Amino acid sequence: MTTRPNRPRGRVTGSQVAALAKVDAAVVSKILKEDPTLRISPETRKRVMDAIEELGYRPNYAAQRLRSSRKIGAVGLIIPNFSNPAYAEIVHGAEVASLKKEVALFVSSHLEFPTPLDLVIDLVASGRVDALMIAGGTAKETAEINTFLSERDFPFLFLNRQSIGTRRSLFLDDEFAISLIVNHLVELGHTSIYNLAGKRTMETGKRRQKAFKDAIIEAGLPYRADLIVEEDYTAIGGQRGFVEIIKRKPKPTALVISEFVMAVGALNAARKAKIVVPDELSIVAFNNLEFASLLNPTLTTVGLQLQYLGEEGFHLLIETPHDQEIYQTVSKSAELFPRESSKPLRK
Amino acid sequence: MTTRPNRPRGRVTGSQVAALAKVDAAVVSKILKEDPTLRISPETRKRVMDAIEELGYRPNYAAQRLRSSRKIGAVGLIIPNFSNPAYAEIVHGAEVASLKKEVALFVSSHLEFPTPLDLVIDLVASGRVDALMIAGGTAKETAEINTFLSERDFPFLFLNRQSIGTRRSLFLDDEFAISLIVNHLVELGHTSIYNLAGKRTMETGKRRQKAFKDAIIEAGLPYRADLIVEEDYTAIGGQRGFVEIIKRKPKPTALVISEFVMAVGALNAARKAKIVVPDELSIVAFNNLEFASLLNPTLTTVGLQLQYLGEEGFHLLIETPHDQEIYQTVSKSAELFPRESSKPLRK
DNA sequence: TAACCTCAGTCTATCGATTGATCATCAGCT
DNA sequence: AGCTGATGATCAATCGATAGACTGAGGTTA
Repeated sequence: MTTRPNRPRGRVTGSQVAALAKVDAAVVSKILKEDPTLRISPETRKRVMDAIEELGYRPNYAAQRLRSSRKIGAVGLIIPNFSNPAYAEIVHGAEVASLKKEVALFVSSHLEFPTPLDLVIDLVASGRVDALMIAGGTAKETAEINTFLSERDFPFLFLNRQSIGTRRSLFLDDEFAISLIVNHLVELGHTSIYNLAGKRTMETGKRRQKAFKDAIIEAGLPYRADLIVEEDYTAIGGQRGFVEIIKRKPKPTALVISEFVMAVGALNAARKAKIVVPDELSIVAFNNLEFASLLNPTLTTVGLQLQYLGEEGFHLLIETPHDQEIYQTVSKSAELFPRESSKPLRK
Repeated sequence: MTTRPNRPRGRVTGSQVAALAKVDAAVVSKILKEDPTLRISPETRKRVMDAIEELGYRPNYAAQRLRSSRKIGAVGLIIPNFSNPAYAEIVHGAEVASLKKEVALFVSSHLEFPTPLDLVIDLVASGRVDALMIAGGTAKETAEINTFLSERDFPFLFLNRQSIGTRRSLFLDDEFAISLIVNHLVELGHTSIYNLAGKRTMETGKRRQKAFKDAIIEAGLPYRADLIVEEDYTAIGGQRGFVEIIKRKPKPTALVISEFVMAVGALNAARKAKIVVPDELSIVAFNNLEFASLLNPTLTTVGLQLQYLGEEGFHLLIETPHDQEIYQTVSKSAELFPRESSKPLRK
């Protein structure tokens, strides 16, 4: 339980605190800001602190931001939607960081906007946030946002976007993740490995497709373009892609699925098609979310540090000068979580 | 694509617009606010509108809120976490409403706070939001928040909370939802129906338990307290509860599960226990989320209007005077979605 | 004793938008 | 001509916090 303040009528302002402590309002502000230029006696400081406590005073957020807009007081986090559990992880990481840094976090999905850029414009122009993290969106949308924000020197950071001409991005090691998956399947004896991938219009779609190709070649397997079927990062996309991919020859014995929700859709489609996973087909998917171990069969996944992406991204965004480059990989690495959906190829 | 503003250097202020249009800054504000007391010539109005357009002006959010704090400019939505897909639905509904009303929505989880009340205090005292919607939390936590907010006349609305002494709540018809489930199972011939429920410390846990009891009695079946096992609203809770409930005598042939994620956990536990759903046991769960139709087996659910709860709640909160009671059910009703997990009892 | 320094705060302007009050002009009326 | 009223704006104060300049009292030094 928190200290019950002395039931202040309306809002409590700094002046009210100042009046109670018999000092100037500026003193209150400077004490809270730990202003090094402030010279003050211990007794006065205590009077002020007591008054703050008694009235339950917190600086008004709007006034604070209006006055000192040079510092970052609020960070916006843009995601495509709230229903994909992968974004929930990122949001959680960002929340953790925002509390540590005492900087407000404003999470918003662009689901209801014509394009993500419209949301960006809204947030930036209204001054609601002074820095932005952007997750998801197509490569084209992302590039537009990059141009818009770069042009006006607005601090921003893309989460898991590369090669869209931006110098501000924190990304995951998708390449390593894919190689973990492919190696796992190769070790299980699979040679007919297909990839149910995201579309090339998505930056991650493209990147993971390339990583898949590289990993296949690296493993000494023959690569053909038709090893890849690309679809939306949705359950429906996963279902459609699955139906398509099992028609391919030679028959796939293992599937790399580049996104989690897609994998859930694919598992469902497998059941409808009466294909037994993993007996007839092994499946390994991206993102080790809680659901992975609850599905039937449980899903082998590669765990990326999504929460850490949100958390580290937040820190980087606030601490790096806005004209400085940020283009790096999350410091924590991917890891494979073998479960029922993948098993040795039976000869 | 949105109109590309004329690359304004820093922030664009109302005075800059006013200067360009050769009017007073007050005019700009009044035009945008559609102030009825403003008398203005069509030409001037056009000059101002053009200037706004050209500079890409949006009123500064902080300044706006600082000045006119009597109106609601930002609504906070508090949820326990972002990872439960049920909350994603609520958030989405609230987002839709917030855009319609042009009122900012500030979504925050209390996951990183000692108690939900601490988050409430933070948001309220800092003036970051001028109204609050609160979803989730235990009955005790909710009651504390109710007291805190009521004491200081702060506008708020609980989502799906009853009987905690609050006069401000919008809720779902959980009773009807439970009766739909029980009737469905009874029609399928089940008589040994158990309830894997939420804990009584949760207001919904208690309410749905009572609704289950009423529905059982209504159906003419004998009610006993041990028909109910209560657990956390989590996958782990679902797993634990399932293990417990299948030990009960007489053997359950059907299970009502009071929360979605719990049901996912229960399905998983059923598989581990080698109990075939629905052949040996029918399962029906709360909340018709997208995942329900993707699980194996697909899950029969009762769909509550979660998105609508968020949307209608938002409207009610902004439009109802803060001293007026709001205590009503969402206007849209629940609906049953029969899927594989429930089937007729084989005699 | 005058000049100077330190301490402990105070004073004041400012961030940008809003709002109620005020003002200048001109037409119409008597 | 003098007054009224409408029209089309402008003015000035304000919201709350903050940053930097400034001040008054008391002590120290040359």
